[in-house]
Amino acid sequence: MSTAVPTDGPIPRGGGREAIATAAREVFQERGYHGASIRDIARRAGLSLSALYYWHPSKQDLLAALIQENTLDYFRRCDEALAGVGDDPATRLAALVGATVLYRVERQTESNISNREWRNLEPEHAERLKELRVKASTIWSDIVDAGVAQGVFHCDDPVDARRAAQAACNAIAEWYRPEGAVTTDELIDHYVKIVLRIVDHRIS
Amino acid sequence: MSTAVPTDGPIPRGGGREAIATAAREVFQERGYHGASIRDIARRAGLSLSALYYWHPSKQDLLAALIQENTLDYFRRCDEALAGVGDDPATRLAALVGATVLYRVERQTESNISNREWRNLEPEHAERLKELRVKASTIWSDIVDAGVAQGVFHCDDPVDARRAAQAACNAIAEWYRPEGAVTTDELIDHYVKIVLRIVDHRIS
Amino acid sequence: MSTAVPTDGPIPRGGGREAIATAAREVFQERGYHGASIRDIARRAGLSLSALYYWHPSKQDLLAALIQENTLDYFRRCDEALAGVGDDPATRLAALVGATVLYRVERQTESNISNREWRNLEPEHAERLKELRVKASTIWSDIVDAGVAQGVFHCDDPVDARRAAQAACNAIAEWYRPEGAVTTDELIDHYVKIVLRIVDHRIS
Amino acid sequence: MSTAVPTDGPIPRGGGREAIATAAREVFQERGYHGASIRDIARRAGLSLSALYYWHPSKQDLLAALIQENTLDYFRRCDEALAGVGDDPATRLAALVGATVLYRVERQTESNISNREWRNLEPEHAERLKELRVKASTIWSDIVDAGVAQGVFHCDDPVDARRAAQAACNAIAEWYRPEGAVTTDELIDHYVKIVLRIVDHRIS
DNA sequence: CATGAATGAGTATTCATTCAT
DNA sequence: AATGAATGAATACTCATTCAT
Repeated sequence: MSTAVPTDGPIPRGGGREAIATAAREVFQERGYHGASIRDIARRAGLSLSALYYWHPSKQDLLAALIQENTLDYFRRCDEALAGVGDDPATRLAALVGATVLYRVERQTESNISNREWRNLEPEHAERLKELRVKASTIWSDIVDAGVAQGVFHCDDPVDARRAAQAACNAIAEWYRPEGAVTTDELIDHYVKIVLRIVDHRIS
Repeated sequence: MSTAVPTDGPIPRGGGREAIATAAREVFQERGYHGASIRDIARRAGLSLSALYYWHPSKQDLLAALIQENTLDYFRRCDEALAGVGDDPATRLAALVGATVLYRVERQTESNISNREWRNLEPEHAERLKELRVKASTIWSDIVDAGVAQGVFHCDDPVDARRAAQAACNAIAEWYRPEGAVTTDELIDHYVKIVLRIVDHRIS
Repeated sequence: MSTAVPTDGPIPRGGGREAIATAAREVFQERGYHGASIRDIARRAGLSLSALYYWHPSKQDLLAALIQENTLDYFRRCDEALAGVGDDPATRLAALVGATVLYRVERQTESNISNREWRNLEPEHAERLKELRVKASTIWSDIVDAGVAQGVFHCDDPVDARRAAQAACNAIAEWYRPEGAVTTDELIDHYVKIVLRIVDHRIS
Repeated sequence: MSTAVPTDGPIPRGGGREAIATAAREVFQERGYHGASIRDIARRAGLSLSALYYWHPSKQDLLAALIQENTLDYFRRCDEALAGVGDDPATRLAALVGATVLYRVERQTESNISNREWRNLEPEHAERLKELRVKASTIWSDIVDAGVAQGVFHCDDPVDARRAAQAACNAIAEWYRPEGAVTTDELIDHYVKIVLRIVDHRIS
């Protein structure tokens, strides 16, 4: 049933581990963690159920691996975007919004899983990945706080402003459809403006 | 196992129907639609499984009923808030934000179910309740569009602004904890300001 | 698939609970606890898998229930046998051997389960049923110790004697075949003599 | 994951074959044949699953090999014990009991596997090893029968006596704990006396 | 000798749902 | 208005085993 060459077998998307990850991402997004069946995932990956268990000890573990991977990938993109933009909080915030919107659009599935399925992590995994959640907030609040401290962001409620900004950007992954009219650049432009207004960015 | 009088069961929360609704809301919020078992719901309502089926023909129907009920309740609150505030878009938007924030805080469970579980409605129910989703957007966009038309909201992207505003307000139900420091009034105040900045409200 | 009358449905051996117990006893004896599949048990009981779970929360629980039931039944028989035989240790020991041999022969399946499957009880059940194990020894050692104290049993190792006697009687359930030549009465007679020799019963 | 040299694995117990045998014995004793997983055995042997299959074609085969090995080892000990003790049935029986008790104590795991897992041999292996079972009885019955024939064993039921004696000795492997108070010599002494009483050994 | 990757049949258990009463 | 007993299909997961290398 399987051909001899491992790199080119009946598995559609590459080696077992990656095929599973891809399939799992799709199924988790479509039906949610509890609605997704491990059989569906295996079937979509073109693998047997047991092959899936060869790579991941449990459905829960698979979810955790996915969330971790996604989040680290998002951080990488943020770090890159923030790397060469200097110290100005507004510029930095704009870069962060740009990276985030881009991630929500280009990695829509991954975004939705990360945004929605955190709550389905069982305590041990939740504990282990807690720092990632914290960092996902800190990336934003560090910049917002700096802007407030430097007197360029005038919002009197930096915490809620940060929450609002993140929520607005995260929501993109829920409604965005690639066939829509707006280009990604326009979208980024819109959201940069919106977020800068949320933090009440004024130069004077 | 339980006596005949429904108010006399393990967790007496009123007659069967209401006890089920309350229990279902709790369980759906805690574990999500697919993670919730109809047995858990019946148990928490202090009723037998069969009693639950007397009131609701299926789990899916129960979810639909809950979502419908929640949404209509939210609309009622919005209508009341908007009833006597006149025509000024900024005032109306402030009233809408106030009603929404209040609902997210006072009806946190209901908010989360409505926000999260729409996607788990099967086509027939989704179709039937579609107009509610539309109206939930229209309430906001009507006001935003009016403000833009009247030249008091200066955002050049009213659709994204509306989405951002709604997303920010909806997210409150996810993070809000009653034992926190902020009062509800402060919260409303913050979010009214944030949303008015999102739509770029300026009088001049 | 099922007829309307519950007392006379497709279930072969009476109500669900009893049908399951009977089937479980058979399957556990034939293949052992781990070798027995809950599907086999349900099939043999003429019930669906789910019906089995209606009556017993788990396979482990089913085993525990069986062992408990068997052991209590055995105790009942011992108590009856010892009720009217007076105080003489030899007479009492003979009565106990008689009851035990009879139980091993008439309740062969139950005997084998009790003898073999104790070790497969998980800690919580093992703990709960521990006192039964203790009593199963005490029934014997009380009599043996009395005989030794009264100077009618001359063995200098009452503990090992008791163990040997019990082991000999328990083993009957392993090899006994009803179609064999010996009658039950002869068997009892043999084992009474053997056990009395094990404890070294001498009147002088 | 393990290096090429088998003596260098996680639990080095000699070459592959012996490591497997040792691990299998432990796991079979702890959980029984059906409760034992071939993966547990491989893991405990510090070998890969495939390595295990290199040495034994199947789990069933592994069990059969173990039982055969154990039984032949027991026979070897019996033969040695009986080699130089002359023709007196009582002396010979005492030697046999001595060898058996010693084996049950020194080879407790092996004893328990042999005693408990015979029933899990599939027909082909059971058939092949049948003669071993027969010999295990014959060793005893030859001596008992000789004693009866020579008028030194007075039991009128030599078959049941033999069964009782064997059962008593076999049971030692179930309850014996090395940290207990009795020495092996005392234990042998006790059981020799018990068995001689079982066969009703009297010189006069 | 030994491995990593894979499989298909099987495991115990839970699911939403039904139905006679 | 409610129940106890049952079902069939699905659940996540494990099993002994295989095979190309």
